[in-house]
Amino acid sequence: MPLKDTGTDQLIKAAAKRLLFSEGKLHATTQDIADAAGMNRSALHYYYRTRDQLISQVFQESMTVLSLKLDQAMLSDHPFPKKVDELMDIYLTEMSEFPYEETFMVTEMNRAGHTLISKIKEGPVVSFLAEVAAEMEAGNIEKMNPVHFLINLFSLLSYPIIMSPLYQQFFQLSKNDFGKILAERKELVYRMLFKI
Amino acid sequence: MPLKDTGTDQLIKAAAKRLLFSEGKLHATTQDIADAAGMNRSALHYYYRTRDQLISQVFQESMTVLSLKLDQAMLSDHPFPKKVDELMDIYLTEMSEFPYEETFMVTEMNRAGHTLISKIKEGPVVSFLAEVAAEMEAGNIEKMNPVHFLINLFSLLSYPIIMSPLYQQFFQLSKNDFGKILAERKELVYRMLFKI
DNA sequence: ATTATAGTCAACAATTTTGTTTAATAAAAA
DNA sequence: TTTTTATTAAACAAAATTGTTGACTATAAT
Repeated sequence: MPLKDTGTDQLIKAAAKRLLFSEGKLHATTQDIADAAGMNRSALHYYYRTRDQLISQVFQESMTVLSLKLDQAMLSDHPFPKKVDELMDIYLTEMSEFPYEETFMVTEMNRAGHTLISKIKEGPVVSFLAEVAAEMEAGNIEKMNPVHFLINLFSLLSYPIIMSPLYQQFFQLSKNDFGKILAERKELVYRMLFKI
Repeated sequence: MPLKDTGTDQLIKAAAKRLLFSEGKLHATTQDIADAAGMNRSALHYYYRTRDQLISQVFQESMTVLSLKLDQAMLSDHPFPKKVDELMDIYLTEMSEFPYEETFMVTEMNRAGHTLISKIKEGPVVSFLAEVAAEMEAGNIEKMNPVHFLINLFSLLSYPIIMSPLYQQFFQLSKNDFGKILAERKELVYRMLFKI
């Protein structure tokens, strides 16, 4: 609502996004967010009347930006393997910076109902799935419901990042060592996906 | 602490577990839990002085029970493929009933620090990883750091269940149709893991 | 029968979190 | 210069959440 754009509201959103999506502090209060943004709590309310408004703003924008990037990759005119490679890069970049983005979305849906993401439209996913199906026909990927291909892709990349704190303990690895494992995964996942 | 065991505290823990782990209401209040357990909020405090005590009790017990089951599967003297099959069954059963168990653990760690799970000891994981390595040597699995084998297993099974609300929207599938997709995955994942 | 224990309930107090308001400041616009 | 606008700060009110207490019931043990 402010007439001059001084970027303060962007700062607030960035702080909220960092707390919620990067640090996984899903219980962050308005005070926490204000602190993280280095300002008074009333500044938050100046820009967003309520906490929920701020949250859902962050939610919506992140959603839009990410799905735009993914759409772009899916629609590019590169050959299929290159396209998958791009998709993985985009997704990995996002997940590395904001590991808890998806977790937040799901838990938020469980809290506030599915209204928040109702505006997702399939868009390029359908045409991409058709491409996947074609690759399967051509014998480059094992035949299955093409949806599985995308689910596998996202699962193999995302889950280990999300669960990283848990798995470091489980495997008794240092943060550093587990980081090395994660770094190996892009190559490994790519090979898995195209194995016949 | 009660001398007679009338099962009331079990009831409370079960309600909490259902809310947190099954329904993904990670923000559940003591009131929410009391309601779900069909009793007064003070009954909670009768058994657990504070909310945190209840939560960490639920946390610990779930953790112990699950890792016990997994350990058992990993230590069984079945041949390797059968062993993996059991592991998948156990894991799938748990995740189907409590999809948000792992999510909760991670977010709880981000909130309260890693103290909660510090008592995990590697136990049978190490010997199982050695078995995986042996299978790789024998040429039954593609060679890689054996840790990846387990990460892949858990990722491919767990992630789609956790993200189910999100992916139903993303793929524009009904709850029912997405359920069918999920049901196909055990077979599919098994094949992926052993593909050379 | 008396006593200890399990369990429930309602009321209360303390704390946290949220949202509002009002006043003050500073800078840009008219 | 006057006026608007962005921004901050402090204080306040309202709500939500948590934790405590004491009274009350029922049951099993002594």
